[in-house]
Amino acid sequence: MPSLNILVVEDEDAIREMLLMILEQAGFRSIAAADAEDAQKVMDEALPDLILLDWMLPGVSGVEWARRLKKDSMYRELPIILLTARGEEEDKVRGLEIGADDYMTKPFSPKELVARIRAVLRRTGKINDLAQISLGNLVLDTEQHRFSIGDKQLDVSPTEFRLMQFFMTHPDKVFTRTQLLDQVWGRSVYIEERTVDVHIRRLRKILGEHGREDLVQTVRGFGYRFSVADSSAAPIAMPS
Amino acid sequence: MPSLNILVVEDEDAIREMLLMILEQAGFRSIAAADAEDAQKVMDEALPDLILLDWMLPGVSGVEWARRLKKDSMYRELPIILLTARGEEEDKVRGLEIGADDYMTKPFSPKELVARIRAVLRRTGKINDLAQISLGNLVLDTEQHRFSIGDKQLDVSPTEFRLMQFFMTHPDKVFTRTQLLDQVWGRSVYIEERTVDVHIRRLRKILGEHGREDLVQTVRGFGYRFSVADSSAAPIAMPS
DNA sequence: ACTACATATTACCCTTTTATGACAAACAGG
DNA sequence: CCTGTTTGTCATAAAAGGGTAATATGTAGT
Repeated sequence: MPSLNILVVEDEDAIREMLLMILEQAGFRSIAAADAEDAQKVMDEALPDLILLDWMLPGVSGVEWARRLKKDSMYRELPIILLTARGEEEDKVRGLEIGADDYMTKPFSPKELVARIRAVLRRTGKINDLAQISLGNLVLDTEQHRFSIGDKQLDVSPTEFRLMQFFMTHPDKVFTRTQLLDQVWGRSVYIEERTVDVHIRRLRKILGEHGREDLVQTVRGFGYRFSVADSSAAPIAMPS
Repeated sequence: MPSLNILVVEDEDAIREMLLMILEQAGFRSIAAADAEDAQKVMDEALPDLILLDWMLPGVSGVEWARRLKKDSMYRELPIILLTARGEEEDKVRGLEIGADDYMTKPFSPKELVARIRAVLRRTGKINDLAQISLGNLVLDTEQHRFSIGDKQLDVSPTEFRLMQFFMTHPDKVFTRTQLLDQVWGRSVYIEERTVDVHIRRLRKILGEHGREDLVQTVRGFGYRFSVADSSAAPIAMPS
């Protein structure tokens, strides 16, 4: 896997250095910028795969810059993780439609940061741990963005594709609606829990047209489970 | 297991400090707030996994705040343990539909507090001590949310599942109906003791369909016991 | 056997949870 | 700008679950 490039935009030197170190440790390449202007310059040279952006920046604030990027078709797709200090109205980060893909509250653990970065990259398709995931006769090709059952191609929307991708990489496990929203839609978006139901239904409908309505199961009171296993079969006992 | 975060809302400094100490000792992370307003602010920054809430607070009372939280879909799921002083109309705490998950009467032992917290966290699924519990040929998988005997999957309702989970983690021990209500339903809900009988019956019926009606045993005058061991065998004498 | 009490079982009804269909705003490409 | 998709939300329908009370059955002590 080619190393991914992360742009760090943070004015405080100490924190920026630390971030760079963490990223390097985790196997990412990284570039740094101290403010939005700087960052813009860097971006013109080489497009990063993800931006770690401080919420408060001298001059143009991080949020403002992020908003601009999201309006620019060139950069629309660039995932952004906002860094906020504790107490900096974090709710606004969630609430306002900034367009960030995730956010982190300082201070945070390196481990958590890296995990979130990976999650975002995965969600946005920059990381394909596996170009192709197959499960039973299901094949999901993340590179071609194609999903098929047996030899039949299914026509799924982007969201459905991501949902499917998440399910196929996490089979046989129950997820609450909130978990699914966090994992598939990303944190930092406010979406009704019930909306998950609707998407599940859409997915089921498509799967149902190919006789696999059974794949997505409702677990009443909890959420949903994806499983290719025969639902009448028992879970495999794990060696303790 | 990632450390869980507990929010302590208590106006008396001494008690608050003590609580924080106890929690730290027990391996939890914790944040403190002196009143509801404070607490709300803290919550906006970082969602705790559980709230320890004093019943009497200056300004907005603890109960009032709890009620509000339970109406907010964002916080609905947050488990709350109420702290009440002895004599503070404890029955009302139970009676009113506050939505708390448990309550404790001051003064209490640190040990009990921690136990309660663990119990609530377990009940609300924040703690997963064991993804899978097996006992004999019974397998209960909390991750998949599946329960099976041998290789047959059983279809159990949420409450039945929780009851089963409790039984399987506490086998060979008699519990009164009240104990079962406290542990499986949670304290602070008041439900007729006899209701337990009904649920026991429902469980037995399901188990019976798979030839294991013997698993749940009635102990006349006390309550119920769950045991995979042959009930005709003598108990093993324990060295004192 | 009779009484008093404990447990089992059933049926009912209300509440909560999930499924579904329709709609409108946002979006993507011409 | 249109035009067909995508996607989030809401209203409503459908289903499942769970608590209670009434009734039946069982047990122990006398």
